[in-house]
Amino acid sequence: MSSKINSVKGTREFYPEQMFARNFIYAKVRAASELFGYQEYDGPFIEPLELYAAKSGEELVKKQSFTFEDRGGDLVTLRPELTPSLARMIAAKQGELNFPVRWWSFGPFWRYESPQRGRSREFFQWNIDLLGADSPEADAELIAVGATFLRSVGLSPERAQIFVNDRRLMEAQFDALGIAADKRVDASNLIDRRGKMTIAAWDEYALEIGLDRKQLDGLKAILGDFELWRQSESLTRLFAALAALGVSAYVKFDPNIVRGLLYYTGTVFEAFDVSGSVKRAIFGGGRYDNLLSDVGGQPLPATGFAMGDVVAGIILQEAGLIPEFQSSPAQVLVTVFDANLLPQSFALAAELRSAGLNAMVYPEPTKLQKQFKFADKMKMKVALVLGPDEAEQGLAVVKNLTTGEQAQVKKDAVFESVKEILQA
RNA sequence: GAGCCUGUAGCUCAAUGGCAGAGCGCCACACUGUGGAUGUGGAUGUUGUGGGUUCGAAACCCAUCAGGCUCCCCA
Repeated sequence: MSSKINSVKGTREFYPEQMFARNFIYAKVRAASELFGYQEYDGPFIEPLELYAAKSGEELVKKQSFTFEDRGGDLVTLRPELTPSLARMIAAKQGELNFPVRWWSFGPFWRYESPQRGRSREFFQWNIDLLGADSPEADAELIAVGATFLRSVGLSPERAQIFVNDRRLMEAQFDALGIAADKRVDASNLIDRRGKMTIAAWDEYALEIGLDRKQLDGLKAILGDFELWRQSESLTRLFAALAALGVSAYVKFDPNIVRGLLYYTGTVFEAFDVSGSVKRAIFGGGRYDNLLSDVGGQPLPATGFAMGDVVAGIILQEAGLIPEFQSSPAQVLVTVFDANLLPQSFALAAELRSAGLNAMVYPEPTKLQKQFKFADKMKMKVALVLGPDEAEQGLAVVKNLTTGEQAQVKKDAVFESVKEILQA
């Protein structure tokens, strides 16, 4: 008896049905990206730890990444995100790239977190970025790509919304309230947690981090002011561009969106499922104009977002938006009558394949009943039977499994006959 | 990293200290050249794992693993 070895905690196994769902998301991601002219790229799956330590809190990197020592004694980590790799790749070819650069990627990432609904330790993420443009219209384009994805998978604006804010606008508001520079990070955290705390607890927390009563009241007024964007020229242009791009229905200004990341410098946005059971962001991103120079490149404005496949997958599943899984790539089963006729069935299958048809042949002689049952469970459309009678006359039985009709046809007409059924 | 909940047949779940069950699925037969529907029969099993308490544990206790919810975090 061998002992059972579990998969690593937080990893996922993609059985064909889950693989189909993953590839469905991948295909939609590709379509939305390419519709706007973005090119696919990828970086290494393992990176030196320093790549992340440079711009993230070291504590965080050590705690939430899969880091290990390689045989040469260097600390390497399974990539927890793509942006630092992107920044390095861009910086390395900054002189020869044709800006603005529009790149997208869909690949695996790892974070050492406690797994729960919508969050695993191994996940796939769509990253899409536009580098070399600092206009609000560039931000609008990224938001439009996100909205296009939502629309393409069938998530309506009633179901999914993208909430937008601008850090510069919030900074201006903090200035007006006289919130000191060293309290800005705490204030951002405060805003981020607003939905998670009771009103009283939130007030208390606000006073705790050093806001006075007047600043708290002022902050509340700002967070309740959904017309605040009109004070921002950049957001005004952004919303005008979104209207021109035809995605206004998906986008709303929300002063409560700040995002945890330190590196955002302007526009920030997050998409949520507003009617389902998952409260996590579908995707999120924003403008990060300082990142390139932070990693040693020439200053370069950039904007982008990322979407994990776990939350998106749950939402699509819940909304019934993942197409029906086709259990077999082949819609045709060539049955095997008996051991003597097996070579003829194999040969028939081979002929159909060389004609370009996906065809499966039963791998051993067994009762036809069993073979038909197999074809039925695999949801196949056509079964072929080559028995002694047919073999003698150079025929094959073509059976339409949907209607139950069947006919004997000449072997060289099988392909056409099958095709007819599949196209019906 | 912290707290709470859950783990029983392939799946969904019963059984609350006293013979481990149901539905669905599976297999066989009715049907020796044909799937779905129906009927009849059959097998579902280390009750996550390891220990303990008890005459007796799926149930109670401890540990551990996995999943979920919440906090933390979300580069």
